Amino acid sequence: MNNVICTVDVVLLTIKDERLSVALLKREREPYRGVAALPGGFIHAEDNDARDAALRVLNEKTRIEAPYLEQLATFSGPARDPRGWSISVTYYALVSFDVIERAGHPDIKLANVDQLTNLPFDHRGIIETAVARLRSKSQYSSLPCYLAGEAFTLPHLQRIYEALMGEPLNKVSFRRKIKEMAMLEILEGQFDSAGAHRPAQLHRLKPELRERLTLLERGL
Amino acid sequence: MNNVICTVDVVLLTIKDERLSVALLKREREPYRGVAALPGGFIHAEDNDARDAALRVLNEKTRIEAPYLEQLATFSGPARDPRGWSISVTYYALVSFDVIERAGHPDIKLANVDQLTNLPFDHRGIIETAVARLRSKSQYSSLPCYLAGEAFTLPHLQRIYEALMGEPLNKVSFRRKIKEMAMLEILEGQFDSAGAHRPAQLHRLKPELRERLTLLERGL
DNA sequence: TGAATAGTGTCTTTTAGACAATATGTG
DNA sequence: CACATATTGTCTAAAAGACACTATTCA
Repeated sequence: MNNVICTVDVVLLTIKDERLSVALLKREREPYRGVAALPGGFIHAEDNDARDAALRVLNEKTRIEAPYLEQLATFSGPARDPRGWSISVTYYALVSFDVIERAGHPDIKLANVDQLTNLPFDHRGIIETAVARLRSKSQYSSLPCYLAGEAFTLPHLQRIYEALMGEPLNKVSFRRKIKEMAMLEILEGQFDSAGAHRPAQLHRLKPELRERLTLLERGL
Repeated sequence: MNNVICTVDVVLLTIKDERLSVALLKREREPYRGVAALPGGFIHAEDNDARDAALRVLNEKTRIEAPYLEQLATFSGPARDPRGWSISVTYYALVSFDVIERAGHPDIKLANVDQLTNLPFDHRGIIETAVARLRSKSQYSSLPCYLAGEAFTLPHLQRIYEALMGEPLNKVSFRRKIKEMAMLEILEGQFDSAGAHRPAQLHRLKPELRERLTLLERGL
């Protein structure tokens, strides 16, 4: 078939106020002009592949560069886009909240993924797929680290895991598992001194794992 | 961009002689006419979505109907197909060996996935991705059951899991886990009586789980 | 009856979780 | 010092694995 509409959409996720949230942007064009939707756009002949298109589109619309980005799934069919038979290769990206703040784009809205209002196209289903994938992978991988920013404490990371899993985790077990994954390194002498209590050690992802997940034999 | 070549490819996997194997077909058309490759084809305007296209293409080329079929990933770029910028939405299908035998198509060749020879397009990478996905999911799900056919014994299922994981499994633990997943039902009074030894009880997937995976809290 | 594999009971080892003690900041 | 949270030690409980015993068939 000729003339399939080929697009990419990006589910940009972050943790805001200990809640998993998705970035929505007001659409600048028809269809659904002015409606909040996932950042997306057409694949161009100049793109090296759909992943490059997703990175380009995300950067054009949010100014965010080089986030953790992983292919989610491809959604297709004659009815999902009013313009005709379409394919959307979707990706999900994980960033810390301050990356979104620093981008400072006025039209980005963050919506709690558990309280989504109506969305155009099949974007609601795409977001639900992304959230399910993230929550599933969080059970046995280092994936949530990409939501934590450059430097973070173990208590902070545990709150992120808990927000994703939806339940409190045992502190001792959590730390045993993080140690087992061997994905973090201590930022010697750097602590997070916020509050009238003992400061927490700052950590970061080992640089060689910036783009690669670490997996657990058994989940958290 | 207009004129993206939109195709589907199917990685049809089975267990032959306790080895994971992929079905390859001789291509009937250019490019790579006569070369063994994954069954694939163009998406048609009449298809309801890419999944329907994959089921249609698989049935047209192998006469196999309604296998377990799951989206794998989408491969894209200007160079993977000599005809131009292309997208392939890929799926993997799992069937028992006798489903392939019964289809009786003369041009299907089964190749051990650990000893792949040269393949056209990026089919080698697609197969490797499918195998990695299957092996990963086998650690904590009922996925391998779809390789076992209609009725099977627990020792047979264990050999399938072992072929996928590449290591022997503890019999007691394996059975505990299968029981925990609660995905099988006993075929009362039906046994596999092959060999000079105690016959093994036949089981089948619970009918309501024909298309849905069961997951384990902790892996095998 | 002996060989071969199926299926189960039980003890040991490993892993996860509960609980609490110690550590180190601020006001 | 009182208080709050970080970090660690240790005991208990749960899960996984090793091993062996019983079951059932055919030759």
